[in-house]
Amino acid sequence: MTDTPGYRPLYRQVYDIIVRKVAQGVWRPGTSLPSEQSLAREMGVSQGTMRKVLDALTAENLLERRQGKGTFIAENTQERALFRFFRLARPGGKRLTPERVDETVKVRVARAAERTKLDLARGERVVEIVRTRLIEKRPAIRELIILPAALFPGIEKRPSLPNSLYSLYQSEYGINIVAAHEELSAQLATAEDQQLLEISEGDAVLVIERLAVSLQERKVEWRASRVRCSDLVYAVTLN
Amino acid sequence: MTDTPGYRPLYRQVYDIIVRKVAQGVWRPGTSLPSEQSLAREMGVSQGTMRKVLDALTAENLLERRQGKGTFIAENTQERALFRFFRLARPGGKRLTPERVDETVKVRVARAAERTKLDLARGERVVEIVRTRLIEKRPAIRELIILPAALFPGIEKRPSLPNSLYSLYQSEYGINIVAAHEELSAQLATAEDQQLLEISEGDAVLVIERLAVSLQERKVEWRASRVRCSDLVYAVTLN
DNA sequence: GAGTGGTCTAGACCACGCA
DNA sequence: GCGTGGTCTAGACCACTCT
Repeated sequence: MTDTPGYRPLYRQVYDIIVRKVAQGVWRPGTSLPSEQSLAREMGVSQGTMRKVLDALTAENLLERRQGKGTFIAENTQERALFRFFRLARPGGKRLTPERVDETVKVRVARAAERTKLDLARGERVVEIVRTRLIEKRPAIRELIILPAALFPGIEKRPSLPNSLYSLYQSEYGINIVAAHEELSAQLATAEDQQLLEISEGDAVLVIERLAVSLQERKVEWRASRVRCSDLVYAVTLN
Repeated sequence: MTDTPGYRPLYRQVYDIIVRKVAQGVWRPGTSLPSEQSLAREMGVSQGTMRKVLDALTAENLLERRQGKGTFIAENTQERALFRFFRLARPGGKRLTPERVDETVKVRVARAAERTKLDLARGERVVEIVRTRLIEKRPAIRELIILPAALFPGIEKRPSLPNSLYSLYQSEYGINIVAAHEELSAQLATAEDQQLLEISEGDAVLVIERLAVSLQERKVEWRASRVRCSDLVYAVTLN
């Protein structure tokens, strides 16, 4: 029951068509779209309306437009994807990038909590990824990542995973992450935190739980990160 | 040296004029603007261009448009301002609202760190506000707030402060907060935290440092909040 | 110079709120 | 029924990129 509008503006319909084409992989990331003019003709709308659509999609990071060149499906390059969702920085603002150090990947049946988070049915399988990440050569983040196995066939057989998983999701599995809901809290470091993040007893860690949502509005990844925050902060700007 | 564009689109010029009028208080929050048509005539641009400007300002939360009624300068009502920048929630998503319980306000000379954060000169004075806030009747947040005294004359003499300070800044001092940069980290609760937030030794607290920026792009408020996070999280959505 | 997106215009008609 | 914002159109010209 999605709030029957009773009236659906043209530009909304065209918008949905384009989103669907990208979601279904008809248009691949990095490739260019036809020009504003030809798209407009093709879909039977005016150039002004088509422009409104393309501008909206650009604002939502799904497209990129470059004057004189064309309109392109946004690509989650390593750097881009990292900076888009990775919020850790030095106090004062300097952005940082993590390096992956080791990981274990396995497939197993989803637990109750995971089924709830990811809208899975009883008995469905998930991929579990556990990894530690370094920032400037020091252990900084312990991550537990849960994915619905059905969406990522064979991912556990890959020899290694890239630092930014979201570019992998996009290029290999056709899944575009467009939003992430994060919940942060503070906890006392556990014994395991102390060992793996090389911190002391009595230190606190920042715990970040993330639910990532795809273009098709499906809950695609659940992630819990435990962060050493001796000289790291989570930086965000609210508008 | 702001990146001389050498070319300044019409809509950008009009945009700046309107921002300036709001910033200078020519148009007051809550009041309505002239219609699109008359504004366009007044400024000598087409209605389409004026619409582009008004839509952009609406997207930035400076204006509100209501079909059939008109265009209004956005007002930081108590609720609005709270939900815009207050990110604490129950795990799982339920938004919460805090209540103020007590506060002390004094004016003093700025310390070095404060001068840096707020771009103040040596010897300038600041307002220091210390308060505790409750969530569902339990102490949840300890806040230290620093303001440049020059921007908030007489604020220390007010009998009490509202729960949402930003609506006060706007209505009484003509200062519109449009963005907040936040940096989060986790710390072990201090003895004072334990007492005032009613938590135990060895608990961790979430520390949120915020720098709030006004429409005139001036750094207007620096705030450090210490949050009991036994059943609270900081919730944010990244796009 | 040809092709792309970016800006700007002028005007028509639709949906909404209110008196 | 009038005035407001919301949608849609058709067309002109400007700025950027590449060849």
